[in-house]
Amino acid sequence: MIRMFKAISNNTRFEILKFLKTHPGNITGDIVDYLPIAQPTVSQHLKVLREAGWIMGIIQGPATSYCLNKANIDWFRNKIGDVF
Amino acid sequence: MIRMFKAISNNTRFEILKFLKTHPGNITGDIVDYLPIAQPTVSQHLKVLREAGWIMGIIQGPATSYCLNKANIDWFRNKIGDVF
DNA sequence: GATTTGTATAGTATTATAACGATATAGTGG
DNA sequence: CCACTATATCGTTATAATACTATACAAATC
Repeated sequence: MIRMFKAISNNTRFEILKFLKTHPGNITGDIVDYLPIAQPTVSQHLKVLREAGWIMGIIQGPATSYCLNKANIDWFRNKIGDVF
Repeated sequence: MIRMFKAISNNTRFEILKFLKTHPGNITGDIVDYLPIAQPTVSQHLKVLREAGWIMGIIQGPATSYCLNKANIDWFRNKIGDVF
């Protein structure tokens, strides 16, 4: 719970999440092109989002395709409802 | 939005928020008694929660009584619905 | 008006985050 | 197998967050 909050409380990661919502299945390189930061930094943010359960990465050849982790996000939404 | 996420993504502040939900109107000292950390640290966390819009502090004599900022929390809940 | 009570702020040390360049890894095509 | 493409990881650095002690402030009480 806290981990998901922490992951999303960074502006860049929030942008990535919104981008993936409208561009499901896009690969790391697409996100790098979209954002004004370096590739390793994007990769690091994707790792944080993955480990927090916001997104899932599917390795397709040399690339990795990302999409929202809907199951976890639903769980999160319910948990929020409990607290607030 | 991001500011509210950041404020709540700290475990201590999350605990304070849950405590105030069940103990509305409690003063700083009550929260200090509830938590295992020093009074200035609690005061600092309360400030962050206040400035992020999670809570409101009402000065009553020498004490400050805190409760949830329901208007802002409702706004936040709606915003979350837009994003996810 | 001096003291006590309840909070808030200042200053500081420690730890965590976020960015980068350099480099490693893994798959694809020639 | 060599080179190329796409990502991930390493090592470093600058900034931000979190805790503390000491201290200031503000209201109530004696």
